[in-house]
Amino acid sequence: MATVEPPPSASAPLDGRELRAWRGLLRAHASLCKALDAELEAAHGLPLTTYEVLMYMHDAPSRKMRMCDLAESILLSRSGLTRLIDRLQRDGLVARQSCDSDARGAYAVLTEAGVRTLDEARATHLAGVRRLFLEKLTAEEQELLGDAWERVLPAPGGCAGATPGDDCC
Amino acid sequence: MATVEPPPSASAPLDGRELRAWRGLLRAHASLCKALDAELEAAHGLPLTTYEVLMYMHDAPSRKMRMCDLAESILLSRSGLTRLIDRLQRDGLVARQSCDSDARGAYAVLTEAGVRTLDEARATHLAGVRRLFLEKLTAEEQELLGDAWERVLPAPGGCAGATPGDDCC
DNA sequence: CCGTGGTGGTTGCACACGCAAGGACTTACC
DNA sequence: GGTAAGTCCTTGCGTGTGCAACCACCACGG
Repeated sequence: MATVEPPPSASAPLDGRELRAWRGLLRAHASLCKALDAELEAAHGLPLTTYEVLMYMHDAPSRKMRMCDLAESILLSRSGLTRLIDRLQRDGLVARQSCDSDARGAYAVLTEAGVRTLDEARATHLAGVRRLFLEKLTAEEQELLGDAWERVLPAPGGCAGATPGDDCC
Repeated sequence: MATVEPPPSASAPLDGRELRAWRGLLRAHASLCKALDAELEAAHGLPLTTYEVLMYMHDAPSRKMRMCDLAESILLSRSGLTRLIDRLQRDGLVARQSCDSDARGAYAVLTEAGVRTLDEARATHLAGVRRLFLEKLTAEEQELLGDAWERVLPAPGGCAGATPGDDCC
């Protein structure tokens, strides 16, 4: 006999609906990241994390960002970001720039090569995100997902009680 | 000098709705995994990956699974699983068992200590998943999410029922 | 002026992971 | 039966990451 539905017994405290929502999130995220990372790596030799960094820098004024803000944006530890920027600097995609208003601080600034690399990679990445994720969803579903994430996320920056004035750090 | 502004063409940047859906997924996943992993580690000294392995084994017949199936279930490479099972075996939570029907294969089987540890950890983990994720969503949203994941995921397990034109495997 | 506490970034270390290669075994095909 | 190809698991190596310790610096108070 074919068990069409596993009985929600003691061994499965999460019912089918909850399980599909939760485990699906895990699997979808893993699957998407793996595929997008592979695509980006194959086409431009760029890991996904690197792309994220370059993109945030690109969207920032003067194409530069403070190390701590960058780390927070891409959800990486400070040390992790230090190493990542090390690699990108070695590859000539970013440069370090000291901060005149705070001598402790440092900026990571996108170089011309970094801008060019990002422009190329962006097409690949956006196409991948659309093809593998967004196109599978209706506009309403995307909207609903966005709402859901905002409820799930504690505070999009770690700053507790962040005001609508967004950037609080 | 080239125009630095990329015109919104074929590789148009994601609009607000798409961005919220996509970036929200990344951030929500990271946030949830981080929090749940920390909870589990603090309460039972168990990383999230370990919990997943134990749970899949627990739900399997005879509390044991083939290494390759286990690796596939938790989205880990075979080598990664070998190391993970090494650690779990060292800690006494699982044991290795040779497979009589295929001498190449090996089972990972949950020990009594593993079952007990899992039972304790399960409460923590399920509470965390509900508190941080499921409770933020309505039943309809959970249902919709489950549907969405199934569309996003390429082929959860096998390629049976693939429609013509679908890239099968 | 000099401490004291807090912050920003880097470094030492350990760890988890993937890839590629290897060994043991099975299956398919001559 | 015997060889070739494929599968399953493990091992060597390189890499990316976080934590904790560290130094340099800011801000504030004696």
